[in-house]
Amino acid sequence: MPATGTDTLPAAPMAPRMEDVARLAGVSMMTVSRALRAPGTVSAPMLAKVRAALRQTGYLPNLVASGLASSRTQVVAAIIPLISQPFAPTLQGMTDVLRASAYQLVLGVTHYDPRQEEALVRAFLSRRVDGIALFAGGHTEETVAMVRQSGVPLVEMWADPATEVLVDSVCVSQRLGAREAVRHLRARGRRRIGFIGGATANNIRQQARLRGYLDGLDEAGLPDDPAAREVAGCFLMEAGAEALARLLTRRPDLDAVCVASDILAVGVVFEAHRRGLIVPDDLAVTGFDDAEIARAMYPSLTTIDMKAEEMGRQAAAMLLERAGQGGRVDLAAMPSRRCDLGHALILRESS
Amino acid sequence: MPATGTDTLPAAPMAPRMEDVARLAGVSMMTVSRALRAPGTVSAPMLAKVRAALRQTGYLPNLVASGLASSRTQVVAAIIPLISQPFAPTLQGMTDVLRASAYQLVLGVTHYDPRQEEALVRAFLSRRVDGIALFAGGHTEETVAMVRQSGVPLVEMWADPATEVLVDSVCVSQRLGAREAVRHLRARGRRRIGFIGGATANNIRQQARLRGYLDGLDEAGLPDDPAAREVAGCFLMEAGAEALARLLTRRPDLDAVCVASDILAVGVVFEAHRRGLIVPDDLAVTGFDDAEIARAMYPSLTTIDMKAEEMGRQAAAMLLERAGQGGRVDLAAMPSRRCDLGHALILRESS
DNA sequence: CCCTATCTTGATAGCGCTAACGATCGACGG
DNA sequence: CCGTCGATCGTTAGCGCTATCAAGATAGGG
Repeated sequence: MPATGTDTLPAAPMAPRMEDVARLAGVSMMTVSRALRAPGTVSAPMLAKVRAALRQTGYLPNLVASGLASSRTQVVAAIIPLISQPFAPTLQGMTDVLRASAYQLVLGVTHYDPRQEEALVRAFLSRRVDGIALFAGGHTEETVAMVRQSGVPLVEMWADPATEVLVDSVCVSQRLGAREAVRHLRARGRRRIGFIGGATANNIRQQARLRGYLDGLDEAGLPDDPAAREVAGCFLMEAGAEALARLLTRRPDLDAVCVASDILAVGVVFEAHRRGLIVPDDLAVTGFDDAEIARAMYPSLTTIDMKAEEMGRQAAAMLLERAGQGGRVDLAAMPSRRCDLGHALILRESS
Repeated sequence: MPATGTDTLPAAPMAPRMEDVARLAGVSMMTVSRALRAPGTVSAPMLAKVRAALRQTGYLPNLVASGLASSRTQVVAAIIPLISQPFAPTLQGMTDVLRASAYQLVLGVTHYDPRQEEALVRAFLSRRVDGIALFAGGHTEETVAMVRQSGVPLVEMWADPATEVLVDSVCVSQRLGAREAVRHLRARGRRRIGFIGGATANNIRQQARLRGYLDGLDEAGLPDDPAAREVAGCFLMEAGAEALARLLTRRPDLDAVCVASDILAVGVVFEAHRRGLIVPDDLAVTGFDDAEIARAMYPSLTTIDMKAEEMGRQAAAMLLERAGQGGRVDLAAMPSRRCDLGHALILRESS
């Protein structure tokens, strides 16, 4: 705007409020409020007047005030370990579902640290979010207590069906999936099957996958050789490569590796190439999660599909259902719900 | 709690309010408020009393009410095209900076659709976020108008330094980066250099990278051959693979491809392998963004580092600075700020 | 010793909206 | 023709916090 001098207040062009819309339309504020939130309860002529005034003023409802008055914020929180594969698709699934319901997503990242998770839960409860989706397992006592106390709708994701959860959960068969990977490798004639996974502390997914691997060995009558198992330092491809290097130093005669994450498995395949090993001829590799790269890489990666995006969709849907029923939930009273997405072995070139 | 019957209201265990804390501490609400938000302005004995009462009640401040009263929500919004490489690291950078300042991030995904961006901006303005970070370019007029009108602190990310922006921006040298990739390929003795990029509609990053490629050809005195350029349908590895397939059908004699995205470039390398071409001997490949996989894959990928995570950090920092100065910003009056992160060619095995 | 400057604390008045209930009006059955 | 009911709209009273300013306390200077 052309400077009019600063001798007088610049006549702050305050954003229009609902009252302004109401005055312009010649109706009460409540009618405007209803026209926005429940158009069905307003008569046609009134609605038309309000809509005209809305257009004319360019009114943007103040959802902060709305949230305070109605104690519903139309926001749900997602708390994830990392913004990366395979969690990004879960987030994508959540935003897709939430968008359709005019809900928004606030994001928190824990870096697999239960205390950061606790801090995030506290912050989100302070914001009075209408629901929280977090990853199963690895909660502090305080986290559990706060959630219980507050009664926010809660969904845990990425649990194994056998995992004990707080309330609602969306789970995938992590343990059965790993067992199936081993079965598959056995069926391909592999006998010396190693394992590479991430750290199991605070990570029940990795715990379940390791157990599934052991189940598979057991079932096949193969002994568990701890030296044929290796832990990757973090979920980066390079960590997978390094883990394979260490593993092969100890057990150079492995003919297959069951890897508990596609990201790690990709590193494993690259490292195998680097060493002149042919995948799958010299070394068969199976991954976990069915990340994008599993399908796209060459050789493409046999993996266990964890339905990451669908998990996000389901989690969001469950939260919306609870939130729609009008907010607070008594965790003791409500029957907890569990949505099991199963798993699927996806056969590709790496095995 | 043990069911006491439903004949009477279950005596809702209302979350404690600031008033409850104040009463317990024997002070006024304002003192509690100050103890929380500006401890320095409260005397030591008072502070101690309040802190004790806070612990005892397990009080969680209601940030919705706080936001309404103070018209600062302590939330900033990030609007991104997709939750994937190379944007995930940008998001990560933002959350890391925001966490330190007790701000939260709300997330919006546009799928490269300007109308979805508009809807998200509207929603976030309705929530009275303290700042919005979005991707440069591809805004509707209405989006620009709303942002201007509202005066929210705004940062555009992933711009090219030559791009016209709305207010503040964090940019990287997309065009120069692509030119440097071509220079590098020339220096390696390549003469038939193709190009693969994503759609340029609503995507100024891809536009700038294409221009940089053309700059590079021009500089080297090489003619631009439109048939040596190909557009990938989306940002998936497979789309990169398919694009290379189409490109080689028309120009089988290419000895290098400049690819405007690591995700696509990875697909290109895999497709080359699939066709028995050796990278880089038969075909040199350069990518863009320096995604994790560029470093980890075999052969590792020469690429242009776009400082994705640093970009998120800078964007968040700029927003916090504006927000800290007390909110609303007059876009006409404020001097716009630009943070140029440059770019860096990262030499690896693929070229 | 009084008056002003500085620091703390408290009382008051909203922030912009919605829940809850009351008022109004036309329709309809007895 | 009156009472009742449902549909629609308005009035009132907050939601839980903070901005603002006034009041009291303390300190310092003339």
